[in-house]
Amino acid sequence: MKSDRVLSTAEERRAKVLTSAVATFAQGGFHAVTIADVARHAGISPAYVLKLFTSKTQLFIGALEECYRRIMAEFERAASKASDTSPEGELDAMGEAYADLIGDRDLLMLQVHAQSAAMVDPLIGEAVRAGVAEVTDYLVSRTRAEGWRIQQFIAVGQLCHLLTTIDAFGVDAPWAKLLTEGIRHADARPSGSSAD
Amino acid sequence: MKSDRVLSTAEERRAKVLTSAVATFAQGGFHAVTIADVARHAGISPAYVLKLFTSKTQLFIGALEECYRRIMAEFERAASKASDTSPEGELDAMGEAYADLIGDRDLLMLQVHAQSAAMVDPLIGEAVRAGVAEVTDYLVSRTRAEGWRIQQFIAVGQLCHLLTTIDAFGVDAPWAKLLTEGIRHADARPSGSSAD
DNA sequence: CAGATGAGTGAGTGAACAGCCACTCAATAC
DNA sequence: GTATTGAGTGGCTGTTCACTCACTCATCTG
Repeated sequence: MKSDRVLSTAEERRAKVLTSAVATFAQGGFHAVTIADVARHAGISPAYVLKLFTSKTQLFIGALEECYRRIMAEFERAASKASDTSPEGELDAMGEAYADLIGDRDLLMLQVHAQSAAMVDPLIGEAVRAGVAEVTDYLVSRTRAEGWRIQQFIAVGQLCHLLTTIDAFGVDAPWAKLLTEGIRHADARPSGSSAD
Repeated sequence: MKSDRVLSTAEERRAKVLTSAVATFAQGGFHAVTIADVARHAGISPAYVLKLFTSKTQLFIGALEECYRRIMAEFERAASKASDTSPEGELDAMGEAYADLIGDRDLLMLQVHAQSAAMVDPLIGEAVRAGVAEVTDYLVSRTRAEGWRIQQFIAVGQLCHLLTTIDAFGVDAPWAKLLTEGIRHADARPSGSSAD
């Protein structure tokens, strides 16, 4: 249908590579993943990935921005669908949405890796800061919840990252029960992630 | 004074290398730091570092364990010095102690890097899980605080990690003010860290 | 069709790194 | 003094990776 072209436009390729970069960097983080890994996932040559994104760092930052874009979109969707439109109600809806969103773990893992990389590369640090700022500003303006409530929302999100990282939800021990108590999370979906 | 030996014992060397590993891995994380970096910091050859710790992963795990050891020691010290011996009082004291402890950032940064590496290497994952379990169990048995209170304590700690990572304490913007509100932190000390 | 533009690549380069091994020499034991 | 143990290293190896460049071929324009 779409067309019988054999070559994609550069914009289509960029989008596809970004999707691949999110999935691939999520698995291994900035340093452990090679440009060749991302290229393989996207089905093109490493050389062309580098032509589209000038450097590995820029590629990673692109993936990170895509990650925040998806989170914001999901928040927006959840908030506009929330039955209870009080600040509490909308925050709850967003919490649920986030729990679902990170079910496939890619967005969560990418954020954790990014936090680590942010301390090594200032450009990545800047990108993480911008993402956190954007999300926080959005939560404030959309929910009108009090500051401490939003702070707590983010803090619980970070706790959720840690607990998922160490697979605490799957551990049957007092410490794990205590830390996961009341923290919603979606089980990792089988695996076959996003479009291919 | 100590001795006019020219060679150290292996145990002394292990301890010294561990200290170097904490400081060095904290700066760059698992993948960006080389065995040669740690060896240089410790003043010995890379080959000998590897003889003491069989692999880079084991060295990193050793550093991580040292990190949790220091945190626990500081918690213990703070709790036993707390004037208010209620659960709240002891938790507060430990919060203060933690804020001081991560003033030089090494322990915080190492934990963030470890969280990232934990998702790539199962052995490191196991070490992080053990550390979190140990700290949580200690907090429970020492403070006798309620579960949700300890959960919150850890969550705020994780938030603190994020905020330090992106240097939110040094940003003058509404989102940064909101997220850092009430979060104690010590400014990074000049630099000259631990014993040398 | 001719020429121009832009998608996409193969083959390479130079640097870096983990792990290994044969070796040296200090410290101790006898 | 001689033998043994154990601290500590230099140098190598095979591999991997980010990035470059000259090139091919598809697509579009006129």
